[in-house]
Amino acid sequence: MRIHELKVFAKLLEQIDAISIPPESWYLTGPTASGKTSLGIALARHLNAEIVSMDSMAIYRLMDVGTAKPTPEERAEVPHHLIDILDPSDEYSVSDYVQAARAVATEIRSRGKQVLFVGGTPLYLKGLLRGIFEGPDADPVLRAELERFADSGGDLHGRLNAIDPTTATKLHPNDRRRIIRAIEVYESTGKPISFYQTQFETPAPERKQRVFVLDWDKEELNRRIDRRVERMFESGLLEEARYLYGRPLGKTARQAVGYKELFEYFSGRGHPSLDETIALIQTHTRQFAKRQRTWFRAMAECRFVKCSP
RNA sequence: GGGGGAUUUCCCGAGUGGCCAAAGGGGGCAGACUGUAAAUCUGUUGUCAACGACUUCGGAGGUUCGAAUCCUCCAUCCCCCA
Repeated sequence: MRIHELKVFAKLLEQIDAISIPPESWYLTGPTASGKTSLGIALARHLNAEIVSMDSMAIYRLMDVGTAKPTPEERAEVPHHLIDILDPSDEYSVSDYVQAARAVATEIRSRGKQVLFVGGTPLYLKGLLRGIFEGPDADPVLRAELERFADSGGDLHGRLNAIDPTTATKLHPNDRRRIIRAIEVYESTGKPISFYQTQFETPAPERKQRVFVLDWDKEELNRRIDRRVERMFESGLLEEARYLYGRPLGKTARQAVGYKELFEYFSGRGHPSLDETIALIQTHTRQFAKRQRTWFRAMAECRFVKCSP
């Protein structure tokens, strides 16, 4: 471990030692490039835990460099779960993830080990902590129809308002995706989505969780992000993305930062240079980190652990 | 040496006499988010004692009731002819 990692690790241990009854699950999260992976391994060893990845992209095979996936060596040190279980062409959802993660967690505990979730997908984190509503799967036919309706100038928001005014009030008229999902749930169950979506209102109790968020100063994190993107290129991101380019990709995998910009670059549209593409990836990564922070700030379960170089 | 074009708010870029603190996009900042989530959506982005005032459109002058928009000179850049 590097010096700054040791410092953070010491802070984590301090907090952990103060806990008399261990929680059901441990969580280590933080924005991209905050150092979750290596710290997670150290933490898992200390806790006698196995790691369950909480990362919407590392779950895909063939996407290694761009997702900063733990290396085979790291995975040999501590068992990792929910990495490399999908093909990039597979579709997936939060609810699929939460189900899978709970199953693995139960299995790990049954072997007498602790469970440590490590990853930076905030929606997955929240789903794990507070639960996901039981609802219908995506209905591609209905969605396509609603998309067409909206494209041709139809008032989707008004349509939702007629069947589920509560949700319509909460959603911005431009928030097409969520409006469509709300209509979809209503169409298939006859009840408004607001009837089902109540899980997120209550934070998970302390005995169930302990969530550590690696918290870097923004400027410092941005520097780490920039460096990390450069290193990804040194480690073969370009080649990895080229291999994936043109292969069937699901809608989740195709939008991963680092890949989508390179796909655009390969396609020749807009004729960006490679350097411009790299800079764009850095910018998009920083923006992603910003959104992650917004989630963490809003989740009461999060305990921030200050990090500094 | 001669001719033409450019210079706009953090960036790109619209604007050619009042409706302009100045479209649009990018970036920044903030927020939302439960079946695509590394996605998607929203608000905001000159200053201030702020329903009003002040400063801004390369610089300096000028014309006009009024200028980013017109004129003069200067600076820088680009293109064409030599």
